[in-house]
Amino acid sequence: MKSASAGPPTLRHVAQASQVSESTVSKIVNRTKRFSPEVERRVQAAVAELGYTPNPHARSVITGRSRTIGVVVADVLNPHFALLIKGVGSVARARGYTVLLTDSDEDSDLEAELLGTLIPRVDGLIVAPRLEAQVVAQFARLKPLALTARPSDLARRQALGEALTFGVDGFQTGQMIGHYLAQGGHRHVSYLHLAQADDDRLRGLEAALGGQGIRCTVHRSAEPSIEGGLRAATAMLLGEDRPDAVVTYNDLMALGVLAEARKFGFEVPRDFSLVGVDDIPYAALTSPPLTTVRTYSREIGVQLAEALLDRIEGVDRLAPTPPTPQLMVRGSSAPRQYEAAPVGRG
Amino acid sequence: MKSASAGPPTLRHVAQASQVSESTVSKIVNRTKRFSPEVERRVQAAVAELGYTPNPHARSVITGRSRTIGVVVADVLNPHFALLIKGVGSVARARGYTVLLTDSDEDSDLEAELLGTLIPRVDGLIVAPRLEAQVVAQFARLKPLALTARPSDLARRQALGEALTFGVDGFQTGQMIGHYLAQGGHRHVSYLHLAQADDDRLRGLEAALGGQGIRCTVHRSAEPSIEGGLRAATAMLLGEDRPDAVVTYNDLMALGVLAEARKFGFEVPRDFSLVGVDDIPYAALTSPPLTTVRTYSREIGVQLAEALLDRIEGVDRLAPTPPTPQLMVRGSSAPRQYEAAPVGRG
DNA sequence: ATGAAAGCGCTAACAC
DNA sequence: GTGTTAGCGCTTTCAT
Repeated sequence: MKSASAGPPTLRHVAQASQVSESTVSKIVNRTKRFSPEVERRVQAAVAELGYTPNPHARSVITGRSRTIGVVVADVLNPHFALLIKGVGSVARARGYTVLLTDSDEDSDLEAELLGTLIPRVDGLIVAPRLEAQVVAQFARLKPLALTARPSDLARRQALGEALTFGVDGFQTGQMIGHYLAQGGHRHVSYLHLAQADDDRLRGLEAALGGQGIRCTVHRSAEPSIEGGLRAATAMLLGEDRPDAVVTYNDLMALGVLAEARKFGFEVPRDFSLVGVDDIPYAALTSPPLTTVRTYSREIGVQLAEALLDRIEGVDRLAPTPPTPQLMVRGSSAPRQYEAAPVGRG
Repeated sequence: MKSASAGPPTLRHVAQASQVSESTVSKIVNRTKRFSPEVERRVQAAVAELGYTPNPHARSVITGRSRTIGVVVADVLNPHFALLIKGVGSVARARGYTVLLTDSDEDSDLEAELLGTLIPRVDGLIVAPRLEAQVVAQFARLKPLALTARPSDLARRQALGEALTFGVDGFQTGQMIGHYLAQGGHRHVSYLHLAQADDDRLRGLEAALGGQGIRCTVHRSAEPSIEGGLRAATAMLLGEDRPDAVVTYNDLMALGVLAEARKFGFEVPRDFSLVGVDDIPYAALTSPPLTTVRTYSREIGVQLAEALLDRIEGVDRLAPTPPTPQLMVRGSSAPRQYEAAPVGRG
């Protein structure tokens, strides 16, 4: 029975109860040194009796480490990020870390604010950045950072400095979709591009389409969400020159486009093929089910966390190879049957 | 320019740079006392110059508070929880708190473990518990807890002790669905029940159906997810005595049932009506769109956070009234046309 | 208006 | 093996 006292029990209480010094208790609790069975028993008993839990803040003040990592995603509601979070969480837990998770609501100012409050509390951060590379690089000098996405062009400019960047190759993703659509005989592709966050996919797509003389129209949206897709659909589908394929930055946007297209009376894939990115769980459940590129969201989270924790702990392991994106062909896309469809091959 | 030094700048560095004592800096940084304009200016300048940020851990050791709240949800991938998190996050940010978020993966043992690691780090917790009430009550004695769902029976037993419990009324939710189906002439309802977490909805449903002599079969699942729905669908739909309505614990399960039903060749709502709970964003996008009960997930998060922070800060505000659940009738449900459908008017 | 001193709960040298 | 000592970075009386 713990006698009346303010707050929770401290090391001192345990030390008094078990008749040893505070440092002995500390060493036993932390398994940092061994003692005689008798003493260990007494201390363990006192710990159990009092319900002692170490104060992690006090610990952090001394060690300078918090065994906590921060995660900043743009939108927890996006299953891509939710899965990434789950991946991070499982690794963190297995390695004895706690996760401080925040949602920037797709707002870069808020993202910066969140990074600022998180940094003094964590040992490292996993970020799905919407912020400009230079700003992110600034933060990367304060604490180890692991970033999703592989911004090849930015990395080339070394703008990201120390940060680990890691994710499925965006260029390759775009390219896969481009090749697939080209081989399906499509002639006019519209891409729904996420403003300021997504150049690689677009470049990959254009690279694959360009060689085949296929037209690629780019539409922009700032919202990589269902609503973003809904809102962009009008402009993409109701113009005079309707595309025979629509590709979106992610699956959520594709779902929005699909819903809105149905409202306008379009039928997919009869009127146009629709391709998303991520393969979120809902993608397989729509009708028609969505053709998409699987980006292995959970796995990316796992690899980011492993890499970050290795870095934090000074482990010098080889960086893992990111998964290869995989095209999941489903019912929302179909080959075009024009008079003489030129079938491209690579 | 900060000269070479280990770690980030501390109060001491600021004090030295501005030629005042540490306590003066502390008071200025915390706005806890005013000083001469001259001193304030010098200190602010030094803070900016050195890029000083207070060490939140050191602060917490002294004050015993961390301006951090913990959130434990069963599954971030469930949009219901993702929205709740967003609600919590917006309030927390507005009131100057950071959120420590964790995902228990629908596992009560893990939930207990997470609560244990979170409690010493936070000022209070928001939990969507799968854990038994007694265990939760145990944790509630250590730190303020705010719980989703309103477990009327448990509250009656006072098992939850100090915890604030808060959410859309489950009994009422079940009742609304029951009345709606009864009025639609349904005669045999199957309910997909979430084992151990959901008695109120079932009781409300049964209460509404019982009076009308409508049969209610209960199926159990431990997974309130798309997969849970997929897996349960077989048992619910392929028995000899097929229901004319299926109600699920939540929308994710309903999506699973819908997908699996389609695979078996059933057509909804022709073969049976389907009703979910939550009104997640995807519910309106399926075909047919899902009839469901809106539970105002985000709003619940907001109210939970407000209530918890009020409690933490000793503010004695009146507890807000939880939103009333609202039935969203969509295409997945339709009246039955039997010879002489008895139309209940409960 | 400013500062000196004590100490929050804990760890880490270094003694013995 | 065990204890002593000295802090970590900060807040908080209490003097001046």
